[in-house]
Amino acid sequence: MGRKDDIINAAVSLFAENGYFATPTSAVAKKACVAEGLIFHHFKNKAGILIYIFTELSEVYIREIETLIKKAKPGLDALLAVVRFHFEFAESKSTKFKVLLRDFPLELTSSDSEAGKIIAEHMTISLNQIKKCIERGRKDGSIRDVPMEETAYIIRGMLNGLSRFKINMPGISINPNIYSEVENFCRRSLSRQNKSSDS
Amino acid sequence: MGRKDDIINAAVSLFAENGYFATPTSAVAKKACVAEGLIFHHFKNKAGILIYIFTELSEVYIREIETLIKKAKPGLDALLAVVRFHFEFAESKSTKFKVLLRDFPLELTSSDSEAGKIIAEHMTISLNQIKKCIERGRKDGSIRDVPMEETAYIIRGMLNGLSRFKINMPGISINPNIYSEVENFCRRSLSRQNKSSDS
Amino acid sequence: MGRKDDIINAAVSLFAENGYFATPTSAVAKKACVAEGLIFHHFKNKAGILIYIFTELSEVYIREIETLIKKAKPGLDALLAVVRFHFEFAESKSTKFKVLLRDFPLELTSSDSEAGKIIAEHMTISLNQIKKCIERGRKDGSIRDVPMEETAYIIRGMLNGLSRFKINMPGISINPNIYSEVENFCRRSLSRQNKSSDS
Amino acid sequence: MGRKDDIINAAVSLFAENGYFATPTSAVAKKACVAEGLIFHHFKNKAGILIYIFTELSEVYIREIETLIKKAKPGLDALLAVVRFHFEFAESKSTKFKVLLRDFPLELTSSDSEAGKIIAEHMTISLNQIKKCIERGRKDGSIRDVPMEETAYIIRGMLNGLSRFKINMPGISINPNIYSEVENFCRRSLSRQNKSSDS
DNA sequence: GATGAATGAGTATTCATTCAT
DNA sequence: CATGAATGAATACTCATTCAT
Repeated sequence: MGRKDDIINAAVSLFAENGYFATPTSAVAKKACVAEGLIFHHFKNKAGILIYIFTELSEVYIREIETLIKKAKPGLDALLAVVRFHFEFAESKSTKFKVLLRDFPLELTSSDSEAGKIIAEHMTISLNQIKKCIERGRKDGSIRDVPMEETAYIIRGMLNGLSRFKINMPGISINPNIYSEVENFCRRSLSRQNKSSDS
Repeated sequence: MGRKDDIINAAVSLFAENGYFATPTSAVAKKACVAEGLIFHHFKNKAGILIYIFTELSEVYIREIETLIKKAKPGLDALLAVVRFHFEFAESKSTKFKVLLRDFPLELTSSDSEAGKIIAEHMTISLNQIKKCIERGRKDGSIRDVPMEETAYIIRGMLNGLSRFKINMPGISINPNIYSEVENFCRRSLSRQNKSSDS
Repeated sequence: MGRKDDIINAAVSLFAENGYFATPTSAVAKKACVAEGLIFHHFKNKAGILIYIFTELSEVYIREIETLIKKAKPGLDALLAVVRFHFEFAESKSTKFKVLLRDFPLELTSSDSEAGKIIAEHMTISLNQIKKCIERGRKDGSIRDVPMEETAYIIRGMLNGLSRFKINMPGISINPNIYSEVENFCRRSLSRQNKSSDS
Repeated sequence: MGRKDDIINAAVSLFAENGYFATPTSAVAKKACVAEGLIFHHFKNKAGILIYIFTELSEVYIREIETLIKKAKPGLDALLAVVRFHFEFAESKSTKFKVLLRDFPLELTSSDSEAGKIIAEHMTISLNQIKKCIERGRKDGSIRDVPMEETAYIIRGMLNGLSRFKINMPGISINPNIYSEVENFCRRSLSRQNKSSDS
């Protein structure tokens, strides 16, 4: 509803298709059937569009993971649920996800910019959610004695890296059920009882 | 040495600092103290510079890993050596590495372009190296029974993801010895004898 | 008071600070806490704001000079009173004055436009007031035999030039009592009895 | 000659005709028969064109006045020669002069900008030249006892104000020999021997 | 090899102004 | 009177690339 959403939708599909840098605002306007000026009436910047998409998507991502964590009992289960959710989410919102992982401009990432702060903040929240799982897992005995900070960092990096890998390397085909394999990979590494119980 | 190298060096430092897109060829020329035209005399394209940097660096990366794999006896040791090497390499060649992981333009990645093919090819080689380690490990009993394709993909994605994470999220500080922790993470997941033998 | 005056006040301060061209109507609206559309409800044009400010200010300027001239007896005294008044007025209404002298747009000055006519008209009135002083002075013997037209033109130009000079050259400091010196300068040039009576 | 001069010439005539703000760089390029980009290759800024014109013209102005002052013997004669020269110069280089006096943007004048410094510097030099005349005149007895600083300021302001007046008020006709009248105006005010000796 | 003037298409952004509500 | 979403034309400036020298 509303022209603003038209702009977002147009931007999402164009950015996903051609990349943020390669998409002129004029193309966004044309696709959204609005005057180019309206984009800047609503977003102030071309980057503003990207930030808006990021924020909107990331808030859902974080919120749903929050619910997820609360539901799952043992820490390991929670963590693996997060892993599973990540890839399901990436699949279901694949277009928007593609936009964000594709060529998210570093100008925005540089932490001194307004946008950089937002991104860093969201990333920190996400890291904390993973840490919380690990911590809980170590307490309830489902996760073995691993360093919390580092492990969270590793898992977060792995999730991003894999999603990016898939999006950016369309040439390299891979079994789509790889993502369940990621769960196995993590479970083996983190599970306390080492009964080599997998696949 | 020679002007061509001046151009490469200038490009590496500028691309690392500001990103490929945000660096005009004029800036490269100025920093290299050459006329702008000379860049196109040597490289045909702006993208040509990036490809040159990528190829040069990637060839070393692959070659050194090749030697590494040959030396290490059990498959697991080889694989972990690859992991260790990746981060050491990223550290020692950090500027060039930053260029490649920073905002490697998707136009180049899209597999139909000349550059895209080169990149995909290198990535495939790298994947094969990892697969080879896993395969060997499964034969010599050092690695447990994991699916080769998927696991290689996971490890490759994890390495890229973590390096990217570090480079692009300077706001989020992390223990620098995280990389040895990555080894632990992988060893626990892949090692056959589950003696939970780690730090 | 009322929204219209809010707009005028906002415009005066912004135009004085940043110039007419460099001040978007959106900025005026924001500063005045009104919707941008309201400006055009009241003024038809962006230029309309400037014209309004000019007219309002110029009418006071002319009216007060009129009273002044009537009071002062000899023509020379009247003329010098005008000079003195000009700088006092410029000082007391300095913000508005700055607006008008700052970068009064030539599009408005070009005499075929509506605004140009108004401005030219006011300028003519002002010139006539000065002429009247000179004429009276020559009759009553206080002003020597100078060509009326040209002298009026010179004085009018001098007053504008000096005010503009001060406003636009903040880097060049000048004794603030320079304006009394302008009176001396004119008195010496115009006074019949050449007793070199000054300072 | 060469394309750079073509650009300058085109800019001078267009700026004089329509004003700096109302002249798009595209119009300058078209009139100069060059690609628009070339303007920025040579001048970095639109403002750069104006600065170039200013500097070039102002340097001639100052240099010629310098020679003038050296030639003229008594200080008063030197000063009046400066006044006469100013208007002759304004007439002969009328187009360029018009550009500078027309709507020289205050952004450039604000003394913190690069351009502002140049302008202030030139203005200071010009003021000093006038001061020098006054000082000499007071020593050689041709100029009466007037405050040097203030008088120089007044004359400089008067010259600018009158030239601006003429350029910007085409509606108000004035005897073209007004400028010799300016000389008289100044002579009467400054000359020591008060014989009211003038036309 | 090397220069740098010249190109020209491309693009984000601004801004006065309109108009439905 | 008042709003503010919407317009769309206008424009300064960028930048990869070419080419005569």
